[in-house]
Amino acid sequence: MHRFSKKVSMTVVKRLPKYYQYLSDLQLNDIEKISSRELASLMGLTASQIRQDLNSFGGYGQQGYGYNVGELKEAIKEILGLDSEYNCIIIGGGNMGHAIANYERFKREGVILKGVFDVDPLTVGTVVGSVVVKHMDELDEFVKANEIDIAILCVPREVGQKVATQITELGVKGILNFSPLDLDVPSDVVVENVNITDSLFTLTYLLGE
Amino acid sequence: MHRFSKKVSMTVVKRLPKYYQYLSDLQLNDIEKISSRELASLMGLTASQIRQDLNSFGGYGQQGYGYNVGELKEAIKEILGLDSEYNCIIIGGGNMGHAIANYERFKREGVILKGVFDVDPLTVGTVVGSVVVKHMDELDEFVKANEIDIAILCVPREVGQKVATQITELGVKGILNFSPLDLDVPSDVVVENVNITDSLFTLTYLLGE
DNA sequence: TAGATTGTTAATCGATTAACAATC
DNA sequence: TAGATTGTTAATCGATTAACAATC
Repeated sequence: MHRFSKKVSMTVVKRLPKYYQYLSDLQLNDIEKISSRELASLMGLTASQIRQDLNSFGGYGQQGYGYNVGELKEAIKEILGLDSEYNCIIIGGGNMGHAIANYERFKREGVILKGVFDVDPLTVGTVVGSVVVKHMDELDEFVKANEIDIAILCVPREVGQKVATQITELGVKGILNFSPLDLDVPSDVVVENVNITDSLFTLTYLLGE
Repeated sequence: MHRFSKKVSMTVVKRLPKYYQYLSDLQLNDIEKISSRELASLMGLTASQIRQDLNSFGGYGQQGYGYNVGELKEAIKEILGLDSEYNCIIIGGGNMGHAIANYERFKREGVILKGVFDVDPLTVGTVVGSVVVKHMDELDEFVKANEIDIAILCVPREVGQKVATQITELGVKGILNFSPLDLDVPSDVVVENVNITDSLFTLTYLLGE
């Protein structure tokens, strides 16, 4: 749980994963320190923006020196909540669910795949990622028994809302939504949308500019 | 090619696919007209925002009446460039590439899958979506012969930049990028990123708020 | 110490909201 | 016509940029 002096805007929050990525890469390349100017040029931001962003969370830099890459990376990791572990399930064991289940990065950052669910009898029983796909009939019992924090929704648009309602009623508080629709959920549930159709249409727009 | 009086900001552009989605749904439900107030409540925006957004492109509404759903939908479809067809290829025939290849919506909106490419001998020759997967060795010749507008990148992070460079040199002007890295491309090439890792980390952040 | 770079305040820019005359 | 709702201008809010004193 965070407790920051200033209220952090969604604009800043959306940049945090990028900071984490760039700092992790710098660390892998044995870069020990970086200035806001250098990081800005790398990330395509301005130095001011970076100093403003980081100062919403506290003073991680040192005047005349810059930022220590390792320390700043760890700080942002914690801000992102990646010092905790999360139990997650994937709903929909088709190609999209399958793709996500194989993302090694998720597990490495503490997002643990506990189960995959599908309605298709041909998919149920197959292995996806590290788990055997279960039937949706077993979902309620499984979520109650396993303290699931995050559900990754990879189901068709037609059933997206129904499934979202089902899992929020079971107490799941976070949804990563790949189904191309906006979900209606209680206010204590957070949804992050990955809308591939929207992204494609933004691209076709930009192609015509 | 657009020619609008006002310069349209990226903020507005990112909302256009949402307008298109909601208006398409309304049309399917035989709703003929809608006011900015009603649409705002549906989409979670304000009526002012909607009127400002739509007026960057021209006056589609009618005082005292509202907007004609079908007409507005068609107008936005055209603004998004979805009145044209686009030839596209998918690079990377793994689960992610496979998932995208099966998106019916893409074809329905005029984005035609012409080929899928992979380096894995076990994947080459299999059928993905509507096409047989080709080896990456055939990419150069294929792109030159088929006027490819859009490449959908579903390759591992490690080879993302290399492939992006290769396809932009072949003249591809649009990239839908699922590889979790920021691509460096010439300024006449447009890239739309779908960064699933970033979305997951935004979610874990929000879970801790 | 001198040089560098942060943290932070002030200025600018852009996006959202409010208000209302125009008009269907 | 009277009521409704747009298109558009003005006011407000928030985010980015600029500037510089603090300080390592």
